[in-house]
Amino acid sequence: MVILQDPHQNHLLDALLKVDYDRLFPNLELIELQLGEVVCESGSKLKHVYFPTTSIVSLLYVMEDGASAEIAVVGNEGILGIPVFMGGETTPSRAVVQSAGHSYRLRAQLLKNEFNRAGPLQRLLLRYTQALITQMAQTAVCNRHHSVEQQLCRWLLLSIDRLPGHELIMTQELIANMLGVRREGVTEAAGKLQALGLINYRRGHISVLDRTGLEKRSCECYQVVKTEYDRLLPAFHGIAH
Amino acid sequence: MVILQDPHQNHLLDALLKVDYDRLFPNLELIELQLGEVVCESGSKLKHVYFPTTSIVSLLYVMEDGASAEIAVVGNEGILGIPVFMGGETTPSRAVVQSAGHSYRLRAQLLKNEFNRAGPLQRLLLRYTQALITQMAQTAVCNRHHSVEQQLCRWLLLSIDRLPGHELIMTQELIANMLGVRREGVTEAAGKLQALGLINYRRGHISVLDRTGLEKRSCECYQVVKTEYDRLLPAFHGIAH
DNA sequence: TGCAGTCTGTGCGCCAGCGAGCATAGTAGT
DNA sequence: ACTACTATGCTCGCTGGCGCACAGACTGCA
Repeated sequence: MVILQDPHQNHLLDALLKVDYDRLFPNLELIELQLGEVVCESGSKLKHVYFPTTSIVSLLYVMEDGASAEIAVVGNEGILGIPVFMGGETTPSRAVVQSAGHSYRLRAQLLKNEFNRAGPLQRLLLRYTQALITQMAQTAVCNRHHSVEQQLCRWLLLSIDRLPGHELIMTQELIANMLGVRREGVTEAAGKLQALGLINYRRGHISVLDRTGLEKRSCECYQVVKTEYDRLLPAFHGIAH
Repeated sequence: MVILQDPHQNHLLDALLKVDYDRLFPNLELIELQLGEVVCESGSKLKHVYFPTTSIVSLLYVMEDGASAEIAVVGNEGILGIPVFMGGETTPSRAVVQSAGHSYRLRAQLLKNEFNRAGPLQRLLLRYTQALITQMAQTAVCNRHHSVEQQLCRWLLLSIDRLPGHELIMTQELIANMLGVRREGVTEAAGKLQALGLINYRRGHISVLDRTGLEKRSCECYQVVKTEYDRLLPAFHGIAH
């Protein structure tokens, strides 16, 4: 099956004014991201910023002892490469492809130039950054107070919100790495959700059957993040201002 | 004892170009912040942004059931009111005074105007924001993987880094609220640190005796955050560029 | 000086999640 | 169809942190 790719599948690109979009368009390069690919290593400079369309990229921090924890997730609603325009160039976290798919990319310097026009594009990127901040903050809260099962619900919801379908290609082992918990913990929680008929999974595939049920079973963190993304990044469709 | 107050005690104000500083100066208002004061409620719009000098403000998220968790901490190195210039105006978190003291403040609209000049001040604020993002990310990691004792070390270090002395006016109960753990957990961890001679405390007062010892006993999170603040916000002293 | 209020210390029992080890069941490749 | 591999399921015992309850100690105020 061939899925047509169009930069407008990325919500940020889609929200640009036509004049800004047209200027960027010739420089957008479509690429494919493989599951597990490290798009950006901790502390290293990005040559490009990425606008995912059908892929998801996780920002995670890997500790000295090898343990890891997800900080935030970026999909077709956002951009990977915040430090490029925030001025720091690098971050201590690593960007890993969590779900294979396509993404557009743009030379970092070009984005910097666009950002420095201090126009609608800058305002859009800053609002997106604030939404991302909320996601990180809520991750911190969730890590502190909520059960593995609740966190799994939140994580599944955030993921399918950023994908076209309702299915994830993802092993429990990888999910455990993202959440920073034991694989067995994920197995147990996923088993419970499956028994409840909320999800269905088989070896590396998870499909969400009952979104609403998952939301009910999740902690408030998902809703807080979702509400904030919707508030900060309504569907502009080329009318960013 | 009268401590002279000067906007330059706030590192961001201190880092401004003279011309920018002089324009802001007449609009800076010195205020006192009381321990426990809520500077900004979750979801409400800030009328001012704050540049703490001798106070510390915590950003924390309070859950529906009343439990809370600290997201980040702002002191004389930063500014409270990021959403003002990021464009979202509000956030889901609450800002609470963690350590009483002074702060300058500035009408939100004035800061917005300055930010929109797209000059050195804008770049400075964005770099600060990135540092804050790192702090939040590391809080998430720390919440996931580290013990109460390690987190207490990190928290103490972040706090005294933002204060002139080495003493904190702070009950264990409040610390527990910030960290989102039980008060008894803090009592136990603090007792251990005192036994090791790293800190000394009595009813509402904690003094750090051995900074280096605390750093050794802390998890890597403190160092990651500190390094990132130093990298992104070197001591500019009026030479922001 | 004494009392009220608040902070700190301690001792329970309890449970989620950890670590390690191993058994089974899918899946991909030849 | 067979094999090698990897993903998932299940079982131990262990421990860090939780919730609760209460005792002692300090401080501020009358």
